[in-house]
Amino acid sequence: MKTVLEKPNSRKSQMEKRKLILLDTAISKFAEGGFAKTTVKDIAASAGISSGLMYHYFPSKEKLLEAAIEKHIFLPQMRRILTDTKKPCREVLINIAVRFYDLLEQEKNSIRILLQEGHSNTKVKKVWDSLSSEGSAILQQFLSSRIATGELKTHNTEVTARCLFSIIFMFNFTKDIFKSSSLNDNQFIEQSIDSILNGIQSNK
Amino acid sequence: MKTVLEKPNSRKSQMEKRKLILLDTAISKFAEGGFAKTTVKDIAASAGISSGLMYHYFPSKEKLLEAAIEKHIFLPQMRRILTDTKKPCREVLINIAVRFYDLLEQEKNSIRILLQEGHSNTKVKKVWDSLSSEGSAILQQFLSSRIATGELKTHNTEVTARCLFSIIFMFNFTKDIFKSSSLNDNQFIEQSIDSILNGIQSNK
Amino acid sequence: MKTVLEKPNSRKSQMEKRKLILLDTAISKFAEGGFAKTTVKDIAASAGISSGLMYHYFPSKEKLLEAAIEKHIFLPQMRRILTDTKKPCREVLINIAVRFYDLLEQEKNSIRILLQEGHSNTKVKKVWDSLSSEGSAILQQFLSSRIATGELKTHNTEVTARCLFSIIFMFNFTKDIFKSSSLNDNQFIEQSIDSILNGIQSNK
Amino acid sequence: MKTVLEKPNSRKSQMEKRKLILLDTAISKFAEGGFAKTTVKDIAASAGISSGLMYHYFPSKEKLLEAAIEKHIFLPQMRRILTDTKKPCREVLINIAVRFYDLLEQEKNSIRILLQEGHSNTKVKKVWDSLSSEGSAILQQFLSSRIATGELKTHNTEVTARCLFSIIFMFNFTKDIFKSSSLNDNQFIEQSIDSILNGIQSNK
DNA sequence: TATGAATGAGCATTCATTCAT
DNA sequence: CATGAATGAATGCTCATTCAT
Repeated sequence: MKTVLEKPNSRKSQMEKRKLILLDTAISKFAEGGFAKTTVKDIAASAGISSGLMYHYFPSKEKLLEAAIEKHIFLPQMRRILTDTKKPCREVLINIAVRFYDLLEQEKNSIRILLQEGHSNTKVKKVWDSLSSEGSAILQQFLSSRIATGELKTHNTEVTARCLFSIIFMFNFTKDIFKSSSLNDNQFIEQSIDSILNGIQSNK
Repeated sequence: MKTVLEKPNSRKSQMEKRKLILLDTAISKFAEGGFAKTTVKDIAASAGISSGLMYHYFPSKEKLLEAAIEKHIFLPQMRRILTDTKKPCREVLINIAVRFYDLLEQEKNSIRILLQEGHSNTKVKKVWDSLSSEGSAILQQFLSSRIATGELKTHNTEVTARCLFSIIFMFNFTKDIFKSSSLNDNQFIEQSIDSILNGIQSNK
Repeated sequence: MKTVLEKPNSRKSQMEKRKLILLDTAISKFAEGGFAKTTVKDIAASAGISSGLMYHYFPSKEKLLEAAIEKHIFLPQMRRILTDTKKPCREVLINIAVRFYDLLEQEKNSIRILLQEGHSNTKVKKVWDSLSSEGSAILQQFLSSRIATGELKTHNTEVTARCLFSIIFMFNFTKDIFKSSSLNDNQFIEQSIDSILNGIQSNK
Repeated sequence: MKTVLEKPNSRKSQMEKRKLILLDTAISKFAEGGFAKTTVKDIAASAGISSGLMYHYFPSKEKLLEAAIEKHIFLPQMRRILTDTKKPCREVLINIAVRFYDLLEQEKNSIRILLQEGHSNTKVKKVWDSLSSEGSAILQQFLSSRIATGELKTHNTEVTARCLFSIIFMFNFTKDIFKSSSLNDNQFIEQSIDSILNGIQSNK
């Protein structure tokens, strides 16, 4: 009975499983060597399948890239980042920043592809655009709410949002360049937020 | 006679000229289509020479990329950005930011290559690293000097420097994504600097 | 009960039915795109079955071609063409010609395959050979009988038979090339027969 | 001196030579195994060059086929066939037929390709069409001239021309099928012509 | 120097065939 | 029987690199 009931599933489920593996493998392989230099054979081998099988799941190497990027689009996670709005502004911003940083860290490969292939591939570019816009939008929304509560000065939230997004994004992206820093990651994030919040100019 | 005497010179100068043309062509072609997708033939044709001749100047396509990136390394320009230290801090910072932004704009192609090939090519990565570090270092140096004059609070200049660098860099990099902004480029830069200088938190 | 009893029958009949469908589909698909360019998947899909199932009926794509050609061999029909031997020679010849022409028209796909694959596939070649020979033989036989009756001059019937066969075959094969002709198909056939019967030379 | 003068030629001439070899090799290989089954590698190897070099001369396998067919188009030769119009009709027709037959024999490979690929490739079809039309036209023209002189009866020359063309063409095409014939090639041709000229019907 | 013909390894993709389900 | 997932050899084509001229 069990087998009979499960049989129809097992093939499909293996296909689904393999598709996911393929998507993940593709992300990491493309990130590793770039889209053009990565061969279908290499991806397939790393995914544990034959090269021909890839074409059962995706019509081309390019579509595989697009599917992979779309699977690893982390918009939902990004939207989820902004939740507890009751805490003080600084705390919330740091929390957002840290979680955004972690997300970037986790999706490092996707980020790399976004940056590398965004100019050649329209769909990839769209994903990158939507991530940037959305990231900035989430922050703007939060900043506006805190202007309303009087916690923040009236200011151009778009500017601040993009600044914050840029700082966290670039911090993540360049952190192996600046490894000699005296601060750890969280300290850096906190101090960056404080810069934006308090400024660096003395009250002369 | 004349020709005999001039040949070595004219040859040399032609060689140098061609090398430079090749380097510039390479930068723009690589930026356009990515390193792997760009063919030697295409670069050579755009540079007005035969594909074989490239190999007289550079031992391989990869070395051409490296030479091209090294030629377009804009460290000297970046160093020149920080000159007039007599003006008020805000003015200087804005001036630095605007000039840095212009430099990025001008070297758009190099930037793109830096980002795209930085992970595959060691030399390219080094250039990217040195640019980031130096960019941040220049700013740090300036910030320190203004802490010394009392114009700025005592704070971690490394953090601020990286923040400023990130903001300008990302602003340049993502500006076609956020075209609907109500501010023009210079206004955005100014307000970003002001955020960092004055903060956004209200003095409750 | 019913189903149990009928299954063996219905299966067999379904098998036979499918085999026939497969054969017909194969003929038209192969004729359309050539043997090499036509895929098993395409044939199977057009026949309404899975690609794997083809291999239950035929051991390979090549054998399918051979079987298809053998099924569509129209020798029996060709033999049936020559029946009413009582009518006058001209009438009979025209009748033969028209019916042969119709047969060629009807088996257009087979003809095309015969011509296209006859050189690569031994069995296909054999079919083509047997059709030509038989076609010619049927005509020879008829011509001889009419020489015996005195209706025709004594002459080399092999030559005439092949001429007649060639004329009708090529007429059918090239008829879309010569569409601008002032004659319709039947008129052309009649006049061709008359050429052979009466000649074109004047009785100077 | 000689070498200096010839050097510029030698490269070009080798290219031209190779192009021609390629074209001839292609014709015979495509005729042998059909277009789809013949590999570029095979053609190149038979032509004594590397597979990649083919793409210096022709942009694709398909274009090679077309170029090959166009090179082997024998329209000029066909036109040259009809020259001596002073001799008696029968003599001229036999001469035309024999020479046409020889031409077909010589261009056997082209014919085969014309027949095999005429349905898949537009350019090939055009060549086939033009050959048939022209072949028939040449004959029509001659027949008309001999009707004018009174040597031939007034009749539809289009029909006769196509009949003659068909007979010779098919005779050449099917001659290995009918090898057991009691007649040799020339005898067959002569008797075919006589059938058309004199008819086979007895003057009852 | 300068050219571009020539090479051949390498790649994306296809497809006949097999076989687990 | 029937399916279609899976395989992998084979193919057209590209392109960095070499080298004769």
